[in-house]
Amino acid sequence: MELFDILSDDSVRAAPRLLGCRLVSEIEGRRAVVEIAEVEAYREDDPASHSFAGPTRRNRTMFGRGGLLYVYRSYGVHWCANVVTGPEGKGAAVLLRGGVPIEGEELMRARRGRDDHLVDGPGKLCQALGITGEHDGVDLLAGGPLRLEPGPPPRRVVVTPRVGISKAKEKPWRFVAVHDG
DNA sequence: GAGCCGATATTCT
DNA sequence: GAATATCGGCTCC
Repeated sequence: MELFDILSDDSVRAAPRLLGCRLVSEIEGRRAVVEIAEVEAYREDDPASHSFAGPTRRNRTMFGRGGLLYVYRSYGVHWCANVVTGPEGKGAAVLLRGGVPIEGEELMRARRGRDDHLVDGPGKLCQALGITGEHDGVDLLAGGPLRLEPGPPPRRVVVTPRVGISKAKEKPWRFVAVHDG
């Protein structure tokens, strides 16, 4: 199935299919690639979602069409990146929580200012790839400096409740790739 | 490794 | 004012 079709679907169905895909960053002309390994789905009918109360200046990208990148500031400190899903007008997206460095690991180390824990968290992933608020709304399928590309699907996926939220805690909408038996 | 805590922009009350 | 889709540094095991 094409990425376009996956991203046109509901975020809960799209989220696990993004595991294994590559997020390619050529921001500032320097290349870094991460294989997506941990995601969470958010939907418009979901009290934990930024889109739950309708569009605002911050979340308006979530209401765009599937394939856009929604970037927001978390706790006033970090950037977090989501892949928007579904049709235009539906406030749904998949939060990119973590991955595995594939290319440009040295660049990620430099951006992170440390040698470990390069992309094992949503804020860390953005910092390692150079993603900031200025990339909110970019099209990941348009061949620009931020792209989503197909990758090998994980052998196994673990499903758990989402982390760091206080509403709708019970929804099993976190998906983690496992590279083990 | 687990647990506490400060930083701090945006939204909502 | 309060809460928040987090992180890193610190303490104490």
